[in-house]
Amino acid sequence: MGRIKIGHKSGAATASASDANSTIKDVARLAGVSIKTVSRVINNEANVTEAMRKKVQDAIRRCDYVPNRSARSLAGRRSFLIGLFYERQNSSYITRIQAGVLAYCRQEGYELLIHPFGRGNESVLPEIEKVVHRSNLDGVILTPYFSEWVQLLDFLDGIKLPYARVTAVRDDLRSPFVSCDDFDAAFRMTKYLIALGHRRIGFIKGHPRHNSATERHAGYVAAMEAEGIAVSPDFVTQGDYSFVSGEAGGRALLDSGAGVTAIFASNDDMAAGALRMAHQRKLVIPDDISIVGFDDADIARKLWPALTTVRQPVRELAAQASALLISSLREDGQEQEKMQRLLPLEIIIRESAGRAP
Amino acid sequence: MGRIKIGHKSGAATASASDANSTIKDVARLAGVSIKTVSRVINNEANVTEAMRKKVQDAIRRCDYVPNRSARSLAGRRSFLIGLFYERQNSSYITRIQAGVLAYCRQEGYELLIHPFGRGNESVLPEIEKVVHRSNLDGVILTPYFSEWVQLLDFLDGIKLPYARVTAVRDDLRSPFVSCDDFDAAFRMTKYLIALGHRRIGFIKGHPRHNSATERHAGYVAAMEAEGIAVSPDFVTQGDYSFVSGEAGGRALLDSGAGVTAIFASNDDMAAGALRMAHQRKLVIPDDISIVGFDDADIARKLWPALTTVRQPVRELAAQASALLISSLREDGQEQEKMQRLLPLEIIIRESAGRAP
DNA sequence: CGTTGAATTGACAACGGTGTCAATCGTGAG
DNA sequence: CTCACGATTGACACCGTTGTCAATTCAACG
Repeated sequence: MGRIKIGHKSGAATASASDANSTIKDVARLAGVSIKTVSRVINNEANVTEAMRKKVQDAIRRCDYVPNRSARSLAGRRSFLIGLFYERQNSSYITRIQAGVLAYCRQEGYELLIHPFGRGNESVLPEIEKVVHRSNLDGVILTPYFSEWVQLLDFLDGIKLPYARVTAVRDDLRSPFVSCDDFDAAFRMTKYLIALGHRRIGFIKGHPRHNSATERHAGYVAAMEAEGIAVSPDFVTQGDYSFVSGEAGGRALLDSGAGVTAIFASNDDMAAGALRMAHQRKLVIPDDISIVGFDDADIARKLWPALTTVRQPVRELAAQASALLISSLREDGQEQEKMQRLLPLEIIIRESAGRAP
Repeated sequence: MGRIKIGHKSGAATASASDANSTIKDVARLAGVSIKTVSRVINNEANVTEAMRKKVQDAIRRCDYVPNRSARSLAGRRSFLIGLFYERQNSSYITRIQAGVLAYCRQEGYELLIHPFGRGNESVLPEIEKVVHRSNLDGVILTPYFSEWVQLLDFLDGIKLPYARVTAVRDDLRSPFVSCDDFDAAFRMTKYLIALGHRRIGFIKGHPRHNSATERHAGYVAAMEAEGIAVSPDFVTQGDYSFVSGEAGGRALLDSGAGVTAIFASNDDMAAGALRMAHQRKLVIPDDISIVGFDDADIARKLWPALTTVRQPVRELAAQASALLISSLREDGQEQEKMQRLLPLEIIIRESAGRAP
């Protein structure tokens, strides 16, 4: 098992060593050099003449040679494995993150090990320690909430395991991260609602542990204040990014008597929950009430009415985080380039927000 | 990188070899045996006295020893890597599949490499070949459509790469698979609609390449016929399991003049699309029209009204497929137990289906 | 043309396990 | 009590690569 032969058409009729699962020795023999030289070429090391490099690369191609990861990892200090740690949750988000990471990693010769962890539960730290101990990862990619969990970051720093983060924070420079300006997007979204004539705008906060929750809320508050609208305590409820918390938040807002004409949920799942509550109360959206979300998850387009929301470039975020991680793996302590990136957020106008009644 | 030390509290105050990243040699020394014996214990081989086994296991525990996967894989013939091949699509389904596979694999000492492939595109076969060639997998798990793609199965059989499938087919015994009786569930769901008084029941078919599409459709037809209801061609439209195809199917059914009072979509995404179309036409669901789906995807609960659907035990399906795969990896050609499993499907009654108007 | 030092290349020992096969142990038969 | 034989254990080569360090080559210089 695991030993694979793949059919292969060799153009030339000459006897060729190219069959399957060739090793570095085959390549060396074919190129007439030592295996160490082949190794140098594979690893793109300096001090190899251009002629030699070409000759070896040619042999590699002719053999259809792929270095054995186990052997490399055993002999070298690298495992070529990177881990993706995330909370078991929103599948749309995670699928996109995975896609972004995979696209970049595979192309760079790294394999990805996904590691979903139970939600919330502070007991996941020892679990993570165990995983890290067992898996021999070269580095990891962290998504919220893990990317903002100081204890975890400390742990990773402690064992000197490189990591890159996807996060909503902008001020922590301890390690590479990719981010979006959630504050600004929430600010703009709120302005948009205000421009539609809404004054009494409800807000459902995200999970308090997530930086994004804080940022988005702050953006909402800032926009309200910028327009001189007082944010009544009745306007904001605490959610946790889950659908059911969106239902609860929506119910609270709808029944509070605050008379909100719009609800800004901190993510699409909660917006879906609020939407459901509005429907249950026979409200017409957006005529009676506007509801907007954040993330542009898959569900946003599938709801009725389709959600006006903020598009997060999730896949790109993950790809960039992978890029940062892998480049920091390569530089290995050299002077590293900027290790933060900021990606733009875009407001997507669909059907769920309209003029205030 | 990748070299990790984990803090560890040793109970006894005696000098102990237990620190971090111990190797088989450390264990052997501590237990006072040869490394080969330790290897035997790790691999659960026969011909080791119980006393010896206990002694070694104790040493392993005291060292906090974890075998190095690269070394094992280099020396042995196994890589301890299994691949999961799937079409890039429905994230809810995939996330659950991953969870099921991970839960089983990790516990059995295997790591999972996920491999999403572009949808449809027949050119993925060479892509898959490349992946298999590079990744040195011990086995793979296939989900639809891959699990039903004869060319791919032939390829895997050809290179003798073990695989297990999650599929809706029941008659192909070429290799291990886990399945559900989609026909029966569709039959029951249709009966349920009929029992609610519906006669003119529309049906949106799934992607023709998927066996599940055929099975579900056949179940629908059988139930209609069993009740003596003619299936007018106007009742059924072709979809492809995507949301937009559900919209199109819903539109066709709603506007055809066939006067359907219920729509049975072959999956939840398409049901969501049909639901959206119904909303757009200001129909009240389920008063004016009933809409049901299949799968019990995440979205089913989040829609308004929540979808009556068929629950697929996706996670369990994947876990069982992993179990079959790993056990076939172990037996390595021995007399293997039954290599097929059938899991039950359950109708989940929510809000989107009601009595015929 | 010999010398020097840097650039290039190669020989060989790891890396941490498993496979093979020989050595040792224990037990019942003779 | 000795011997044969199966069960148990160990010694050692080897898996395919990288790291180390020595050998060789090359170019420029005196």
